[in-house]
Amino acid sequence: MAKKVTLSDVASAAGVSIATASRALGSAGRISAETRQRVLATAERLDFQPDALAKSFVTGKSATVGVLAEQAIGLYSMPVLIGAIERLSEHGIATLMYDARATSHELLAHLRQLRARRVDGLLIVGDTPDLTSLADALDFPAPMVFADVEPSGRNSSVVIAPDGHHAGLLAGRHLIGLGRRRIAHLTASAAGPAVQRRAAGMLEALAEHELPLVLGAPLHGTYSRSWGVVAAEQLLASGEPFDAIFAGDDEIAIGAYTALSRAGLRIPDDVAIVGYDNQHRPVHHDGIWLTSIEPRLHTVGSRAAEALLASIAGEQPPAVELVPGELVVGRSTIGPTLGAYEQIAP
Amino acid sequence: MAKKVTLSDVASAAGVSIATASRALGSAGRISAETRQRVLATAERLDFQPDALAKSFVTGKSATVGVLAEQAIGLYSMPVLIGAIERLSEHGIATLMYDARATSHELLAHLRQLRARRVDGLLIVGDTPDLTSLADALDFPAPMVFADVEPSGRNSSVVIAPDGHHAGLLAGRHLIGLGRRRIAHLTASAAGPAVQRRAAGMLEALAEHELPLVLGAPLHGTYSRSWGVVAAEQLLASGEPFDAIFAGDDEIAIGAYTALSRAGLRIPDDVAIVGYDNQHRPVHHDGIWLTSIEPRLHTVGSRAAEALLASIAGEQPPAVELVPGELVVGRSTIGPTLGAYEQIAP
DNA sequence: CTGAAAGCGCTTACAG
DNA sequence: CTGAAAGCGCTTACAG
Repeated sequence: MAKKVTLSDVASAAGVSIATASRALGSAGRISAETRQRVLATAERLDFQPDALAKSFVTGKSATVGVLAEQAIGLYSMPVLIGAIERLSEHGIATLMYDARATSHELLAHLRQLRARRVDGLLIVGDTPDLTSLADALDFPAPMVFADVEPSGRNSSVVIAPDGHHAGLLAGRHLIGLGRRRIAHLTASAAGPAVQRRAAGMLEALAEHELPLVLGAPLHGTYSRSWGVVAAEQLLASGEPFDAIFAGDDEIAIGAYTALSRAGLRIPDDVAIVGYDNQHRPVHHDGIWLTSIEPRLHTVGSRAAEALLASIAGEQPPAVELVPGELVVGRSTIGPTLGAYEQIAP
Repeated sequence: MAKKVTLSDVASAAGVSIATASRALGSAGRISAETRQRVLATAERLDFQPDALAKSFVTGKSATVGVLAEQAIGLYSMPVLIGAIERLSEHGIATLMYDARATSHELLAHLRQLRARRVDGLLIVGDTPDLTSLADALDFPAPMVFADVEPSGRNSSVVIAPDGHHAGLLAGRHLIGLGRRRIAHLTASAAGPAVQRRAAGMLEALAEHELPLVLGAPLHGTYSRSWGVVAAEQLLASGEPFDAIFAGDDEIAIGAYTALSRAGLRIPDDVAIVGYDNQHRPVHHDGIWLTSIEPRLHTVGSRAAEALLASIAGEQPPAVELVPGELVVGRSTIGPTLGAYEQIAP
């Protein structure tokens, strides 16, 4: 392999000092147009590639952003990551990624690595408490942005997250607009800020029409199909009449659908269902099956990248940015009826 | 923020030379156990973090691997990436990622960046011809591994890919084992090596029982639901009897299902269907809907990472490694019947 | 505008 | 086993 061509090669070939060559190639410093031109041409001719490592070393800036993604590096974090990487790439910033599906100990090691590599910023994706608290503890020497985390208040860093309140509002207004008046909310643990925000949004929509939530409060469980089944059964057993369900995610929605179908109810004729996540997007060979809220995680990622870039540039982005989702209307709220004679393919 | 503690701080605090301190912390060079101990303790006490940038600069090794993932950075590449990143992280190697959803020009820029950052190796995920040819053209100065690319022969680099031939064999044997004798193959363009390999595998399975492929050859189209519909209609129109379909991917399978159902055929009673991809895994609330081949892309990723690590270590990994997939059996081949009275949720 | 020089923090022959 | 010194490739005050 050919010997690497270095800045000093370019300088001597162009007949200038290495300092001048550096100035010609860089942006800083006064330099005559003629000299710059000559150096540039020489660099081109020699196919000079500045050594990024040396440059980073001397400037202390690595043009690199670190990313820690929680173990859900799979389904939920991925769109966020992709959105962020795309945006960062556009700005010539590389993304240094570690798997954060890790013990606290490994996590700490990764954070130290990231610090040692002098990343210009840190993007933390996902809601792992370990991640947030560790990062705090380490007082990371570069701007940090948290993505896909519901703001908890205790955190002073910049947070970009889906707007749960808006999602609840969208779901509520959609159902009410369709004439539904008795809406129940089956969701995950009340401990989650995202859960609370969506519930609050729904309550606001109901309040706009002076409607109560069926049962007076959400039913809290887990994000799972089985909880959806159980919750719907509890709802049926309560004897309370209802004509719509807002589910905390699509899994819960599908579980609820199953339980209601078994009980002989028709969807959406008897009960309309709205999910959250839009995980099951392309599921029906003949139209969208489940009405859901698309959280636009890709946008969450790109907005997070922008916030991080701004922080790195010394600006002060807003502490919290909530990305509104989008209602995706499917047959579970507007029909035709699901189940029965319908042939539904995944 | 506290001034950064450097190796020379540690050295003077421990009362040794900076060279000795370096040896104590590193692995190379003779050093007395007692001195090493003292330096180590001092480093610990001062919370010394070696500057990774400086270290990389002087050694020329960055402990970083570059990743270029094609625009399908979404669905198909992602499991591969995750598998690779996990494995690399275990070895303390960070992953430098660029979005390769890019013009040839941008791609080239990314490759130059990666080279300038002196990555220790390069992992290329996806089947973009641009990627492979560009990487060749650049004669990248570090080991390269291609993942999720069907080996084309012309490429001398290391390739890790799903074993398409094995997939065809699995599908064929499964269907034949269920008593099916008249199998058709609806798939994508014959130009794709992956397509060819799966077809060859199916033909081998058929040959084991001296069975012909229905129509004598696969029907070639695109990876899409709509092609699945069209292809199945062509198959029906041909008048050839058939009792099973092997689809080039799950989308084609779903399209075929739709067309056959419309024609009044029952699945799997009249026609069994096997897909490929296992993209629709969790689709049925009551069992797996579609029999498919899981390509185990996560394993493709981790094996690719291992091959890259081996190359970096100077070993010579095998030029091609094919990862066998797994048959996932669902109701589209073993029943009970899909469609009709069944309630199928996404 | 240009050049000589110092320095970024570490590693590694080379002498002692 | 340990230390003084050179050097990795670049940037940036500091003088001219």
